[in-house]
Amino acid sequence: MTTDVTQAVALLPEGAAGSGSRARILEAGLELFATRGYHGTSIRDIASTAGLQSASLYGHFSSKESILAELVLVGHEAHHRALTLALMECGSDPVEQLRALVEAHVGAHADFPVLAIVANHELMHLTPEAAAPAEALRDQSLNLLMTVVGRGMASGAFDVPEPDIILTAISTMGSSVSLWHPTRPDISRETLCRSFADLAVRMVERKT
Amino acid sequence: MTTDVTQAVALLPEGAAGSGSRARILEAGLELFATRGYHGTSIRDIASTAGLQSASLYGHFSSKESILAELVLVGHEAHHRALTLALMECGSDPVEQLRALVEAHVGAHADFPVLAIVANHELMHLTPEAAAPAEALRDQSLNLLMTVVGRGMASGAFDVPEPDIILTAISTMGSSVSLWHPTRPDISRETLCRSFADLAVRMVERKT
DNA sequence: AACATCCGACCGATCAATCGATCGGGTGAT
DNA sequence: ATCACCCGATCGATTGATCGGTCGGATGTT
Repeated sequence: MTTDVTQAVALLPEGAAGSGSRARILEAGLELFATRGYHGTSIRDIASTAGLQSASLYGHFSSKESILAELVLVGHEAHHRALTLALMECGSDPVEQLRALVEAHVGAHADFPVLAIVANHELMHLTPEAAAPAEALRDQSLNLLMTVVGRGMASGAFDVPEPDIILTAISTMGSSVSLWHPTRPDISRETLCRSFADLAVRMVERKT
Repeated sequence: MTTDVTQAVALLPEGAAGSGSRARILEAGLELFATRGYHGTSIRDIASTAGLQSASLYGHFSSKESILAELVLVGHEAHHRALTLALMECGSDPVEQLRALVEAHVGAHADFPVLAIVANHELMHLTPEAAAPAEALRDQSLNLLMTVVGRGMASGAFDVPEPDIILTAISTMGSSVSLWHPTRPDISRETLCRSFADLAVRMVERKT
């Protein structure tokens, strides 16, 4: 009888954790913050999950908050990288760009759902200074979507009476994937991304 | 110079809090749970906000968890009541029913945004037994939406390749209103509800 | 090859502070 | 006098964080 050492799904993007104990601390904090919340998780919980004593955490992180801050930042970085990459790989048509953005947005939440949960839900428990870098990335990502919608409106391809409502609708319905998709292994990543992209296009396209 | 005793917006639905100290405890817990989270809020925080000592809370509630449990239940009850009432006041056309459901869904999150935040985000910190009543109501509400979508598909008015994705998309983009709308006082409740209802219809209606 | 030195990683013990909850007693209105 | 309501004091447990000390493996000198 052997124990399965291989990880079912990678919790963190490749190369984001570091090596050894530091990576195990981040992964432990990630799972615990996602399930119990930041204030519901003690540093002893994180330490024991990572196979350490609580005192040893402070050789890798300066505080409990810095663990959360790094996770939140890593999550936002991976998300923003996926969006910009998707925009670069597609053409200049606003409809095509919207599909690319939504598919990347949904894909990021499907690939790293636990990280997305922490990045979205536990960000509020950081001090403003610690949250600032992630919030800046979030604003940039939203700006990408806003620009694409604006270009579609200018070209006449989109019909959007309330642009800000469209932005929140698209971004939040994509974020729901991190909570919902893990419960539905029967729906493939491709179907998921394509379906949400279809919905986004339906919401903005001008009816003929 | 006088202090404004009138409350800008009612935090809780009428008659849901009770009277006197009990109502103030619920309102204090509501605001604190929404901003700091359940585990980030102490009994003493709630007590001082409500103008009491921590020991006095236990004359009205048996535990800290029971305060959250009541808030979560009240929120889900108000939400479910709004949905069923909206369905009763409209006709039998699936499109009309979908509009009614979405407008009621969004309206509930716009009328009591703080309560919605607690009901949606802090539910996970309740024990399964304490969360069960609210979860049952949530399932019933989702069932209403699912039934309407199913009727629209059966009549041919809707074209929905992935019904479960539509359900999560509609419900979660409505829930985002509780976080987003309070920051936009320039958008009226009517515009908000109508805009989201438009989006929902656009997502499901069969293109001609 | 043998020895001394150093250093990063980790641990057990412990700190002051705060946690949720309980108790007996006080207060005021009826 | 009764009764609901509230308070100060306090309980044991747990919190985030710090301390000195231990260990094993590199490094460098001879």
